[in-house]
Amino acid sequence: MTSTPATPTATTAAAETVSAAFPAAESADGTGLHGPVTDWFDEHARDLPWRRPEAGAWGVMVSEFMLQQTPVSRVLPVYEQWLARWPRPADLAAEAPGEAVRAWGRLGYPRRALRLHAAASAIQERHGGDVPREHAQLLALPGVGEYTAAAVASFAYGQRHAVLDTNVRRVFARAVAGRQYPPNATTAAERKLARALLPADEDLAARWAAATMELGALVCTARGPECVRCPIAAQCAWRLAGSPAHEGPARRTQTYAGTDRQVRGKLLAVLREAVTPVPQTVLDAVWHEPVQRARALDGLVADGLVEPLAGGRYRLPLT
DNA sequence: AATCCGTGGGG
DNA sequence: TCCCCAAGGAT
Repeated sequence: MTSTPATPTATTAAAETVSAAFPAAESADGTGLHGPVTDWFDEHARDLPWRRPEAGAWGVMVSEFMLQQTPVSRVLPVYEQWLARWPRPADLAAEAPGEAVRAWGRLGYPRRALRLHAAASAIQERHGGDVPREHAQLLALPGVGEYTAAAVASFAYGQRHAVLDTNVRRVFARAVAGRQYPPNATTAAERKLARALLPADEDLAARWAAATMELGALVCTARGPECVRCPIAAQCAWRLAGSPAHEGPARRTQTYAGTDRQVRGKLLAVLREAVTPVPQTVLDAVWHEPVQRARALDGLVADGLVEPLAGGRYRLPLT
């Protein structure tokens, strides 16, 4: 399973793809990117709790769920509380799902809390309480998609996987494709490129994955990239092309005010704070428009985030 | 493939 | 102020 630098097929495929996208690449790793990026990472990586050895695979998995669309700064305190309360998957699986939703706090997208609880239960039932090591088994868990499966396998278990998140996609778009931003949806070409750029050595591949993510998060940011601090600025295709502005249609701006999501958020905020079941009349006060309010509440119930009780009362789910 | 799903901080 | 967007996943 482990590739070596001498493996002909992998190396050849990588070289072809890379040379097609980046003709000037001639150094040992095919691109000249590995050394500068991993060296930069060694010096500048943040000391995040889920990167410490004691975090374990469960800590890595919890962090990955929380970091799906939520910034590090907001995840940090909730992560610490979560791991202190539920240090193993079995601990979370033994709780009511509503407690996971409550502990999720204001991280947003609370369905992630429900899925993390469901993942903990699945880990308990299918894997004896240990976070599985295999990508396919990780991918089968609730709330674990292509990215999270690769991230856990790579960061927790040191395996060789292409970890393609929004940061890595942006770094590759700029450094290799010469564009300011990656495509809206992840393309086959991006996956192919990510695989081609992945170092053959397993340990180096895992460090490369973390390093490219960190570079995108700290230096090669979406808005104001700090190219003066970038270890690969001299090789960056986008920069060499004169940093051309993004072509094509503007990214779809996600509206929030007045949407069902906002109403769901207001309803759930009330239920999170409540110790006892909440009467319908209290929920009615959070939004003026009755049709949308009812639709939002129905949606929360359908998602399993809210449990309806007799007498028009509601609470976070016990089962 | 396009939409839906929260929340808050920074420019 | 308003707008962008932040370690995605499911349908």
